[in-house]
Amino acid sequence: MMEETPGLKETILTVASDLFAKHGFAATSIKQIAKAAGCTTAALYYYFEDGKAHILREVVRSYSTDVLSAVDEEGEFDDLSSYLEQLTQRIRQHMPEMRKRFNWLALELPNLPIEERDQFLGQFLGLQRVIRARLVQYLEDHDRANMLAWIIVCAFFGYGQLFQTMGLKDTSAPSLDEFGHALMEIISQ
Amino acid sequence: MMEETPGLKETILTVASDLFAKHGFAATSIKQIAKAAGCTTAALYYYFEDGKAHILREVVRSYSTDVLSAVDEEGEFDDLSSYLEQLTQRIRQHMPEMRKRFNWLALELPNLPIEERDQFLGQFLGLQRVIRARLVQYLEDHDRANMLAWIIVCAFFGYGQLFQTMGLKDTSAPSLDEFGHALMEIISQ
DNA sequence: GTCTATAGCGGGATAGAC
DNA sequence: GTCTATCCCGCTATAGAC
Repeated sequence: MMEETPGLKETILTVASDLFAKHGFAATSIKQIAKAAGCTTAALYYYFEDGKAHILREVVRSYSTDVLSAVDEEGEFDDLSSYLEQLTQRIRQHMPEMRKRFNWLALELPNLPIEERDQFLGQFLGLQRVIRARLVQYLEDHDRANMLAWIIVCAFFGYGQLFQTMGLKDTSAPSLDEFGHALMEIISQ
Repeated sequence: MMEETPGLKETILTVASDLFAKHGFAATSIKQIAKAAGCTTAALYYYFEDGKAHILREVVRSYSTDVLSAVDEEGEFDDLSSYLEQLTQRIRQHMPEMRKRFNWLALELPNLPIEERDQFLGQFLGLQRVIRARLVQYLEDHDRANMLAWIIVCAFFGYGQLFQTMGLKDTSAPSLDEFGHALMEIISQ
């Protein structure tokens, strides 16, 4: 009695999340969601009494945990460089999922209830804090560790938006690995 | 016969740009645009035969030039640091306008005709090239200059998205000035 | 050039059958 | 629990008056 086939409610949330990621919230209709979930719109209202806005809230709620915890790595590292190397790999690994979640939501954020809004934004804070806590171990300068952690978060986020979400292409563009490696190099100096 | 009061067509493009920036393209109706422009929807179709999609295209076209040229600074600099300092100031100065243009468009990019799409994305390439060209003067290592220029573009873009577009707040969060200063410091090492 | 009026469609939402 | 059937609304778009 652990992992049964997902019920209709879970299916609805999954396909809604996919559609929001692809077309944005406003451009996604509940009819589309129902069709993709293999049911009618009436069934949606059985599980989500408040309709489309209700689905939005629950999708955001489903974004609460896993991605963040995935970049937090247990264990000790020999030095700053080897931690940063691990970090780059972890971020690359989870980039597709992070991107899928964060892009379309940026536009919807103002329309979100405060609770969901804060919970979502809190994930970025959490990510920065995890990185910062590690950096402090090696730098022993709290302010500097804090700033470097923000630079890492912003740079990777910007990279994902530009090159992956927006599909920017150029012969001079670095791969995510190259980008991460270069960033970590100038930081560990 | 130079700067007359803007005609209805220009007014429409201006208010449409504002509304897209505020609510996104899909969530903005042509009725809203008409109301904000002080005319009826029928008047829109006089200037934009293809309707809403047509307005989108022309708004994107209107984004072609000025922001980019603004961060390109004439003149020579004594060293890398003083150029980077200037650059930070310029970017800070034009951040609001850049943000207003780039945020909502990220979601609409897939729906854009190829020509407008490429023109828009080309602005990021142009920005990176301007910065790269300056860096080369001081670093004399083309690959390194290229990578650093991408890091600068991505970091600032990510900062703008997180702290300004999405409204992330935190006591540990740096101001744009502090962020830019720290970034330039680790780069000029 | 800009309006009024309206057609036609797709959206969100609900009542009631099963 | 899920469906059929339907309501009402706002949206895009157009025809025709001025």
